Amino acid sequence: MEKTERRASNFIEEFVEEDLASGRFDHVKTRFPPEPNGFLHIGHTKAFCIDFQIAEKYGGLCNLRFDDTNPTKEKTAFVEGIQKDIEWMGFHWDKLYFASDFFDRLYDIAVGLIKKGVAYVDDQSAEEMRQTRGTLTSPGTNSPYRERSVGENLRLFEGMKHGEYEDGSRVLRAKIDMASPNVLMRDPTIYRILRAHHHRTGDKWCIYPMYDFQHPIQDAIEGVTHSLCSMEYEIHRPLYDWMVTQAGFEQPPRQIEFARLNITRTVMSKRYLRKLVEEGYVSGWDDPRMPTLAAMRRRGYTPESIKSFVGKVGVAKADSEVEGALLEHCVREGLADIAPRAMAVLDPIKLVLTNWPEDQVDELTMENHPDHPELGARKVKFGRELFIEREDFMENPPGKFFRLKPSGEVRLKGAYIIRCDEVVKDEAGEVVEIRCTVDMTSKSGEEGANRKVKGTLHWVSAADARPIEVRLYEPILNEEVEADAASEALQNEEGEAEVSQKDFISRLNPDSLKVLRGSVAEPIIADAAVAATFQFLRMGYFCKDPDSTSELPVYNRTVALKDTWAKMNK
RNA sequence: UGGGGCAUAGCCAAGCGGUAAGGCACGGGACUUUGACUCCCGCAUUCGCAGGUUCGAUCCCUGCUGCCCCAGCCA
Repeated sequence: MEKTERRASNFIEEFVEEDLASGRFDHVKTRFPPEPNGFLHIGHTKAFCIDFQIAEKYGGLCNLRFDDTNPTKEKTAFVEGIQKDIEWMGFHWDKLYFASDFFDRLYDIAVGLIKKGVAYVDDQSAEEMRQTRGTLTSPGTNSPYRERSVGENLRLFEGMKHGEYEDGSRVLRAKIDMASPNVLMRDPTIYRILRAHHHRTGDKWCIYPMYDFQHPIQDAIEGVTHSLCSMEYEIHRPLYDWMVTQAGFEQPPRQIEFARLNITRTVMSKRYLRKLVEEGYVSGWDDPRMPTLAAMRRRGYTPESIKSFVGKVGVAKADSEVEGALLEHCVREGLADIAPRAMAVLDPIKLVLTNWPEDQVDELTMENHPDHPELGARKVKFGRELFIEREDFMENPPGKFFRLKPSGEVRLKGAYIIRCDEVVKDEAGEVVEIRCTVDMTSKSGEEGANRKVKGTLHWVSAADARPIEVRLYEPILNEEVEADAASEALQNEEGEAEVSQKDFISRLNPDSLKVLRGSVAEPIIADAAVAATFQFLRMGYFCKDPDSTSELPVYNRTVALKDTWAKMNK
């Protein structure tokens, strides 16, 4: 069956189909235009998934373009990081561009605007411009320099380019309408003088184009058909259209806006992310608590999971905040089939099998994945002394406790059923050892071993136990008590609501990172390569961290397993 | 008090005048040598509110309310 009609799955696709049908465009070209002033986070990821996927769906291509027009904030390290992240996500851009590659062309177009009489050099100070811009409810007033002659403007603009004036002394402005109800249309600045070293053009330029000029023109130069961006740019659209029209482009791109992604208990503003890094609240842009792709990669999230998440979130125009649980669901779903299972005990307590011969160590065969025999099996040692999870034993458990308790029986996964006979305590009354007897007839997989017990525990034998460090994560922000001004501002990129550093810092979750030192694991876990992912049976998905050494492997918990028992106890 | 947007379940989100998709979360059950996975079942008589048009309105009209964005020589 051939699919003859393409079904739009969101309003952007509807627009695209509409444009294709009407003949406004005969193909689709998109672009992802990050400023290289930080690493990409999950919010950007939604954006570029949309950019690439729309292009792909309609047989078009997507460019990667760095909008590097503000040299004070940009670095080569960020452009490299961004490219790596996009590639890791499995997308392929068509052309790779830098706005800075077009500075000459942009300059020429600005000159063209001056010649047309729709741009002028303004000598007012930033402060004067602010005052004459008017307010949201009152119109602005024209600059005294607004009616300069084309010749003078040309001369002055060239002077700006040649470094004849000080930073901030003059700007080039578009001549639009100082009384426009849309403040952005009140003669926006399109070039400023800025003596800063640019990561690509060095000191060649001392004037740099502004976003509202560069972005639309650049889109048009690249032949972008659909310029997708987030909602805050909706009010820039008239300006966008003004620019490409004034510059004389035949088939101006269509800008379409969609709502950006927010996730509960997640910092999604580059400004605050930078603060976390620069002030040492996290170890870096790839600290596994960060919402950056670098961090998610390190933590063990897969590109497939992230794409699945973005897909489930959908595309719309309404402000929204997605629950972190949806992301976690996608991460588990993506790992379930591919992560080999193995055993690690995060918080060990010693268990002695009193009827097991002192020096006997057996080798048991355990499957690496219950649903995927092709992932093979491994040998695991089993002896008289083992470790089990401290929380898997309770002396006085509540009802419905299927784990180990005095006189109770459980199965040790892949091994035997054991019965708890006694507990050994220290002076403080803490249980330090559990003594059990093995039902020798219950060996896993053997005939007659089909006796059922309610609980199955993971374990590591003392003979096999290798120390590992385990890092557990929680959301970086505290649970929101109430919607307060601070929390809202955290969700908005570069949102300038006056949130003091103190408010932000006070919202950080002190338990976002928990480091476990006494954990033990099977050799297959300890000896795995960095970035290897496992499901530690019953404990969650874990990924080996680059901080690992040969003496001490380090594992990040990517995500915990769902835990009905914990929920019941709440 | 200007302009631009947005309101459908706890969280996302379909819906495009013919009688409320789906996912997550949540609750119940089955299965289980992971309290996982998987599988069943349940979960909006109602779409921000109030009017109007219509045989019929989440959808069209009017008025209201609430939330978000805009006064950088940031992007």
